[in-house]
Amino acid sequence: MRGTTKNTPGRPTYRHGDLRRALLDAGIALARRGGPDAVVLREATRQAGVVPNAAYRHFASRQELLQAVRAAALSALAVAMETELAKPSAGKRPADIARASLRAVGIGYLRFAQAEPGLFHTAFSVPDEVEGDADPAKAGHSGLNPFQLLSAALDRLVEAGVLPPERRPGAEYLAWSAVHGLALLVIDGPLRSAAPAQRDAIGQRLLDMVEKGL
Amino acid sequence: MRGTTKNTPGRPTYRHGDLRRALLDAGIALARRGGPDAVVLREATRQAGVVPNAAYRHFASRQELLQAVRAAALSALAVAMETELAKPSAGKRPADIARASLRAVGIGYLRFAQAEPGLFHTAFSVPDEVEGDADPAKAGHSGLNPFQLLSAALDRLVEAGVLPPERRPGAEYLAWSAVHGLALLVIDGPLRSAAPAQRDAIGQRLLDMVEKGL
DNA sequence: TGTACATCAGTGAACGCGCGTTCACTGATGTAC
DNA sequence: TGTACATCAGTGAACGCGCGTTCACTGATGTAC
Repeated sequence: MRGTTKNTPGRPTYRHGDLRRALLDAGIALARRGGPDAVVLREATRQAGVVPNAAYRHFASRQELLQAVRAAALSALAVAMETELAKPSAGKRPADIARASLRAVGIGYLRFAQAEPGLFHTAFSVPDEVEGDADPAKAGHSGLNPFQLLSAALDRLVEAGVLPPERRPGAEYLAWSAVHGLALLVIDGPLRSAAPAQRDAIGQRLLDMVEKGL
Repeated sequence: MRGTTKNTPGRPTYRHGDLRRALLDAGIALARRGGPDAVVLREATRQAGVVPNAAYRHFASRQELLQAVRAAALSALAVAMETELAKPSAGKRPADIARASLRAVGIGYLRFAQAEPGLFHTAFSVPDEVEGDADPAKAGHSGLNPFQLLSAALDRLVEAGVLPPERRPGAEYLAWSAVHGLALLVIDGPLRSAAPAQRDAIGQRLLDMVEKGL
């Protein structure tokens, strides 16, 4: 929104102002309802009030737009996890705090999946090769991405003496598997029709299982 | 293959013989490489050597063909699980046998996901409302579907006194979550590029976690 | 402060593609007599 | 065993759709003088 001249109706300037942002926002909206396949380049330009090929000034292809949407989804997931982490935990002993961190990470993950199934699917649609990267577009406020948040929680568990160091390597994948699987059963699978209270209960039981079984 | 008369080249009779079967087989082949979205009606008819609309004699819509493919995928998964169940287990004590059953179910599930990722995705693409049904098209040789095989293994665990009865309800979803999540991490996710041996190792650790944590 | 000009964001039109699905048809098959 | 006939599996042609992407363009903007 800069100068004002005679222009296309509904748009303050001849130029859009921030079409890239508008296309990305439209892409995110499409992903929210509909998942990755719903991120359709032409539809994004329609929502931005622009001709289809205008998108190519900002994204080299549909795939590139989808990648940007996906990065935003990962970032939103990281924020959801951080939100749970920020809640004060009950116990004050280091072991309790560490345990609470791991649970918070899991709860944040599950909450996000249920609240935003379309974004959740999008986040895991075209997977990363490397999870250790630090692309800020995929990170939460802390600068850590979801995988790194989980890793940090597990590290804290070791430091607090709850998790034996020899079990630490690869533990990410065990915890992640359990929570990721439940997320999918809840949003796509047989638990789709379960009541929210029942979902929460089974989520807590799953986290008990992880805590005990790790 | 019944009578022989002058006919379309490459086809023994004017009628196809068993076009429904041929379309289903083509659909399964498409699903194997490519997952559910690759089950394209026109492509299936091409593979069957038939004009596109001929499919409508046997399936009311593309969706119905996909459902049939999905049922076949679930059945194949059940068979894979049964194959692991049939292997003789080491210990002879009832508790060991019961534990081995649960592991076999999990191993079968993970093996199938890795061996047939396309079918695995297809099996869970348009989820069932009811898992308790007994549609033989979705079942293995025993007549049980994957969910029922898991339930039976958990029942055996209770009977053998390994799992306290009060923890039995809902245990399916805990075990399933863990194994399902790992299956996806392995075929789509960060463990995609892990060596087979590493995958097996993490699968075993995951099953340890489930056994201990249930 | 005023003018000439290069830039490049968005336009307009068009492309080829493959899809699912509908229609009226034809001719081999199996059945009734 | 032979003939007339109804069935219905597969044909041929066509539809409308929406997609991603390419092309040559135009005109508002910011910059250099």
